[in-house]
Amino acid sequence: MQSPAKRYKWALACLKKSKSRLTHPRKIILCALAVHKLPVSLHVLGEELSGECNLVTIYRTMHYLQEAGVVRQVKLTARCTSFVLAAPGEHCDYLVCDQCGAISDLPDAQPILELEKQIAARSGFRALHHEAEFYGICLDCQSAAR
Amino acid sequence: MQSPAKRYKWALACLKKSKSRLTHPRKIILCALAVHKLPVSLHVLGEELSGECNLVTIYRTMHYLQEAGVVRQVKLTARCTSFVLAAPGEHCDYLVCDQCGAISDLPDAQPILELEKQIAARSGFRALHHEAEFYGICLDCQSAAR
DNA sequence: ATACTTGCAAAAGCTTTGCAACCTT
DNA sequence: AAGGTTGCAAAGCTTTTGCAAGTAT
Repeated sequence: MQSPAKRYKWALACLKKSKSRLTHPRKIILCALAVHKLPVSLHVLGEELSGECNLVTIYRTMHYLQEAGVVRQVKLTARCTSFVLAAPGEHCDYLVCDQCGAISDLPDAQPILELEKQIAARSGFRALHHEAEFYGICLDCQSAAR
Repeated sequence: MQSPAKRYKWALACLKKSKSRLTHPRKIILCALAVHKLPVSLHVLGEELSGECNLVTIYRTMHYLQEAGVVRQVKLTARCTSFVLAAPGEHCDYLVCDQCGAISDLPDAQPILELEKQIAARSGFRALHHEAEFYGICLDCQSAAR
């Protein structure tokens, strides 16, 4: 599940399963999400799709897609919510620069998945999922500071 | 670092070091935070301290305390920001019920700390810190659903 | 034809800012 | 006395809601 095309296809199939209508706004939103492998904020998404689709529609659609399990919400900063496609086998943990806000994904966060299993077993919680962000000052910002 | 009294003492000492004035609002805010071991939302804090201190002051003070390293921001839900005292040796990872919102802390999230070290080494990021939340349906909500 | 979706306008929340008055040092 | 702090009012953002018009099935 790597190329934007495959991701888009997966999202569309997901949407069809949930008996929802395939409207233009939904298609272009899924398309935009398929292109971005890292979380996109609603603000940025709104700008990218401006003219094509109303911001209100984006908000409503994101809620809907989240319920349907097509996207995952990511809370990178306090001021804005971001979303990523919840395509199977993709990373869910991120490394964020405190200074410039650059996001990168974490290649190997396997330990967190194992921890998740342990927590599920111990706590009795069902439908366990998680969100983990690591923050710091990236190399670029470090050299810029000198 | 367990009892509210010790936590409060630590926070006060921390504040003195940062050359800031010890005003009434600051003291009662630190006191409230010392009592809550788990993250408190600004909304709840505002209600608890209503009459004692203005909401605007709480917002400003929290920013200030965060800069000073006295508190840590926690993004449990998209709509509201919460804060906890950043007292040394305390947990930073939480287990949250998707349904009722109950928060509990995670007794053993050691693997995440180790992962953090690895990430620091590999990425070259400085001042690494993290935030991890695990979500699911708690036992109470599971039985309530039946 | 039906009922789900959208867009617009407006409302509702949460957070920040300006400024005069106040209080700690 | 000096300058950091606070409270009030108001502004700024982000997110949600109501409702009529539009559209996929």
